[in-house]
Amino acid sequence: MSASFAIATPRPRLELLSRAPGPAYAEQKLQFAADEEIYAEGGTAHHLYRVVSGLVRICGFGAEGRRYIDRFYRPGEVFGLAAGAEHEFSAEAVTACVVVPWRRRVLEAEALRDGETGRMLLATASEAMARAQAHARLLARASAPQKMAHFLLELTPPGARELELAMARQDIADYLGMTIETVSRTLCLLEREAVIAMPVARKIMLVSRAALEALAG
Amino acid sequence: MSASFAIATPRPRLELLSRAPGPAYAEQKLQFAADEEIYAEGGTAHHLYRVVSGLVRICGFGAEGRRYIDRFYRPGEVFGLAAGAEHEFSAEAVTACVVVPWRRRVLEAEALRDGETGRMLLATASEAMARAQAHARLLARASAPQKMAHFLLELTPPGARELELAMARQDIADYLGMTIETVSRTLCLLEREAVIAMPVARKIMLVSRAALEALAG
DNA sequence: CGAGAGATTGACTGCGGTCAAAAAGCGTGG
DNA sequence: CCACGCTTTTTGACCGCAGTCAATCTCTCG
Repeated sequence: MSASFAIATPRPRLELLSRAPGPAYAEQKLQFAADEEIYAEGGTAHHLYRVVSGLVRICGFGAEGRRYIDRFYRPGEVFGLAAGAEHEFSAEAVTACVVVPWRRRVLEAEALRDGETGRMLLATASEAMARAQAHARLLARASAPQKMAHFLLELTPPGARELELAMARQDIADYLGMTIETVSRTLCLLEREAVIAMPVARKIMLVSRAALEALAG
Repeated sequence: MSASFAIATPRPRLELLSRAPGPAYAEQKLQFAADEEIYAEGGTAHHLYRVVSGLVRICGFGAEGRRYIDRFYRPGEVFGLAAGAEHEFSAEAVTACVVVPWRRRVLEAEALRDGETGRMLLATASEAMARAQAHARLLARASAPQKMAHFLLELTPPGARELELAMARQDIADYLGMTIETVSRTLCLLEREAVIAMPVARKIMLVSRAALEALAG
């Protein structure tokens, strides 16, 4: 949508990366503007990525234009792992962000020799599996308020009392399998019940974490 | 999609299990009767299992008695992988079944030395991740007929025209995030529209696979 | 300060859930 | 083999949550 950003932001140059041999692969950083695509659904899964800064969404697009967001990745997390040769989902920058790519083939070759690399890959895959399972369970069984409570708790570090939402209502809706209207209504409901407060749309204060946790079950 | 990970299946090294301390698990087969528990939600994840025969369901139980089924495992598939120390879900026999257990610690220790074992574990985890993601996407966005179409196609090998359902309506409902009533209604709807035929409740004939695929999207 | 995207609110609809009852299997024992 | 009883599945009537369509409001940014 924002074509204006494309001028200001240097295009990510993956081809540089593929020529980078040896350990140098890990030092390359790629920048993306908000809403820019990192990789596409159906594209060959050449790389894994670690988020350095910003927020990334993993998403797929349905026939009738409906979008589904599988997960958000925050700084420090690793995304891009695929079961087959191709990505089942796209990756996009939610906000401007910086990521470090690794070549999949290099990692996998390394894993065959070095147990620690394999261990890291397995841990990444297992965590992604567990997350996806928990997400599916939520989508299958939870009501709108329950989904929202889960979502807010997922984003709030333990102890924190407030929360900046980096993503739009539409992102939240597509992540929770609802519509923007229901997202909005549910947030307002939680505010009316004094579970949260919203000084502005993108800022959430957890008035009662206990109530949220009770809701989430 | 299920058969694509041949890496996980061919001759997983049983001999390393005979070197395991304690009871020799190598050739050990475990039998379970229908509805028997294989392992429990919250229990320590000591083993992985390969299904030899029968059908296994991975499921969790909600506060209000609602059950959620994450996935079914059929002969040849490997289940029981956990991200943390404990299982997030229970495993139960849907029908009478036979499984072969491996010790997790032995496998993981082996993976540190032997790249092939690590590769197998990674393939298993990646496939489970992709499946869970696809499941979540379905639950988030699909209507009841779409879910049912997906489910039937998932269970039907390419080319097959008929299908024995090993699981009850309740299992299908808990897998697709619906109720038994809606499962029943949806199947009857598909039958009325001549997409499938049901001579008896547990036997499905795919009258028009094309129509099913169109529905599934 | 104005324009446009993003968010909220309202009215209405419809899909799937709930409650209830009937029908169809299915195994067991007389 | 049939009768019986229990479980599973189907069917029906009704309801409510979340989706849809549409209008309004509120930020943000230029």
